Amino acid sequence: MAKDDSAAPKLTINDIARLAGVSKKTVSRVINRSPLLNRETRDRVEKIILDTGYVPNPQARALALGRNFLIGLVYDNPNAQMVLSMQRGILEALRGTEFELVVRPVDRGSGAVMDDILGFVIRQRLFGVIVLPPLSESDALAQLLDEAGCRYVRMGSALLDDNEHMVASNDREAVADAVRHLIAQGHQRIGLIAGPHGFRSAKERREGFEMALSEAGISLPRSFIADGEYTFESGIAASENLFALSPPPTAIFASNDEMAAGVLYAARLRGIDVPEQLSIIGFDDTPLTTRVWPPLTTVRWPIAAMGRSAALKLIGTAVGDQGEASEPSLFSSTLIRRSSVAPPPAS
Amino acid sequence: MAKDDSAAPKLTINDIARLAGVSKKTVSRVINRSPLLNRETRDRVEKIILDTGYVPNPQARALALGRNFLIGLVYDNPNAQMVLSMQRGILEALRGTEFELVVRPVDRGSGAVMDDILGFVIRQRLFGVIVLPPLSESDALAQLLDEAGCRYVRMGSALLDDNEHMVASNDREAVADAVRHLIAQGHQRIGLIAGPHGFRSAKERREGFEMALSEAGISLPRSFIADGEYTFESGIAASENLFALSPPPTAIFASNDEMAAGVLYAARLRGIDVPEQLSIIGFDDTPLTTRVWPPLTTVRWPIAAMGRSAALKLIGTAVGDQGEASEPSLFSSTLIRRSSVAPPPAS
DNA sequence: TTGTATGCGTTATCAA
DNA sequence: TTGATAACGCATACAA
Repeated sequence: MAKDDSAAPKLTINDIARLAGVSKKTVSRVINRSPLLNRETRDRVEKIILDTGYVPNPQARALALGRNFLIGLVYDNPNAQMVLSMQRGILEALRGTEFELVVRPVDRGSGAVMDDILGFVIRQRLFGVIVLPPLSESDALAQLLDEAGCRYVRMGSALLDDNEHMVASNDREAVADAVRHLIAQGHQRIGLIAGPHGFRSAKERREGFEMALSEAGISLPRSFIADGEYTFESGIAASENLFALSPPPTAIFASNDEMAAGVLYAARLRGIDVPEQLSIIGFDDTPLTTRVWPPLTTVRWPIAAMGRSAALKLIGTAVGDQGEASEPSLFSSTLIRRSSVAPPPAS
Repeated sequence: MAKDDSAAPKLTINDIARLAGVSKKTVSRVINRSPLLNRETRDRVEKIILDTGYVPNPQARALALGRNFLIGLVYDNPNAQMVLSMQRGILEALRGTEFELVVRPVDRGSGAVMDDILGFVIRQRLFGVIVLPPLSESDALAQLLDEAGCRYVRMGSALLDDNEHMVASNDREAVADAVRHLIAQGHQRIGLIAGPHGFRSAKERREGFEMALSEAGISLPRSFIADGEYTFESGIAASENLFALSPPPTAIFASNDEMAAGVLYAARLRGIDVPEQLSIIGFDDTPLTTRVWPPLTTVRWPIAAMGRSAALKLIGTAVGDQGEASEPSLFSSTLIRRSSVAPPPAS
């Protein structure tokens, strides 16, 4: 069966040309879908290609074209689940194409990030890169990429680039919805655990929070907003600050699930019942939300679908699908209601 | 500064040759560390290379060598944390080298897995691949890879290949240790939630469990072993079976953390206090273990370190470090004691 | 519509 | 120890 090609598909374009009785160039045209080709010739060559199982050598193509068929995924993100879901979505879009995915985690703090990334895309002659937040928020990086002649698509929490360069979720509106849900349940004293400064997502989510409150005519002191770092531990620490308020909030929106889990943990340490005495909503819909007790209400954003969209935008031009135009840029999130939200205590 | 090379490092080997006043081949020899080279010539060329910031074109090298400088990571694994930690470890080893990592999740159930993987490594002329469990347990795949002339390193729960092709953790011993810990606390009725059939890790862990029991002279009915699928839900289901025993176990070893979290969840539903009435130990030391309440005692295996080792084994031959020989093959795990284990209830 | 000659940047062969 | 020249497999002018 796979005996022949397992050892080595030493078939080259020359072999096909000879077998088909045409020149290399004609075969090359078939491969690259050149429009000016005799229907009959094309069919004949395609049949040979199919029969022999010939696959063009990617390295040779890369050299001749001056460009590789590799998509780079650049990120500096602590959230494993997010990164892997993104990879999954991208790979779904790449499946069946000649493209492969090369991963590149970088160190945001290192100072040489830009040079690192740039060296990477230039050396490898990448077809394009997908950049994950928060790295994607850097306009400087986008400009550098552009100057280097490297296609790119940025993932983010807001539209901060052209349609063809951006895939975004609408965090602000999603959070506003979540907080409205809390308000609808009767909550008035709602705390926020914000994400770290410098993260666009943190800003968007915070604004969504404030938007919902002001809509409802609720005005809260600044102390109801606690700083977090998107980590479990910071969620615990921020909770302590919120619990110390008097009266304390009856509900907390944490800007991501890790911190929401921290709130839950802190509440348990304090003997606060969730959701009876305290409601909690997180963001991301990680698996964690269903593992803890009670299962957390959270906001789900379509990570894999966004990854797929980003990849399609990137390779769309190649496939000739005019993909960039048709691929959606703004994805909306949904509130996933589980068991961590209830009306506030009567008190 | 990086102004020159940011746009395009159009420098080729010819430029360097001209600048150094030598032939292309000589430059090539310098790049490839050929031993037969005049010391003085080499130094001169190396200086030029450094000054100009010249980097050889990977595509051209790949074409000429008939081999790419890409390492493939092949897996079909539900555990995001594991996969990403592995990626991290591998990339650590690859940092600073000319190698890049290409990821390839596959569908174990699809039937065409082997062809998919083989096509992948052959088409891309991969330097080598790292295979994650449970795919790595397939001797057939290893043989196919070998026949295709593709280097490979398998990750696993036991040594099932030569030293140069295998990086393993010692799951059996690790689990035995965990169960001994339970026994030392006074537990006699200990339940096991096993992993799915066909997983070598499941088998190893089960054997470790049985080993510890028999050492202690404990003999339990078959019903104390429940089948699991390495998923949270299967952990819940298996727990129900164990809880239904009379008398039920006072401790449960779950073959991974996801299932251990399931046990915790099921216990809560039943109103069983952990660890007062039931002790739990998991396996993997995922972040989840510290997010739930109480934090889970578990077995930690050095995923990233093993990934690093695997990568070094692979590229060791290239770097001339004779790495395969020096890189360790068997890694040992450690029991991480948290709060889900206590002596059994007095009753 | 198809073929010929040439280039892409590197390594390998073999002679000097 | 070095260098001229031919691969490597494909794509792009430019002809035919």
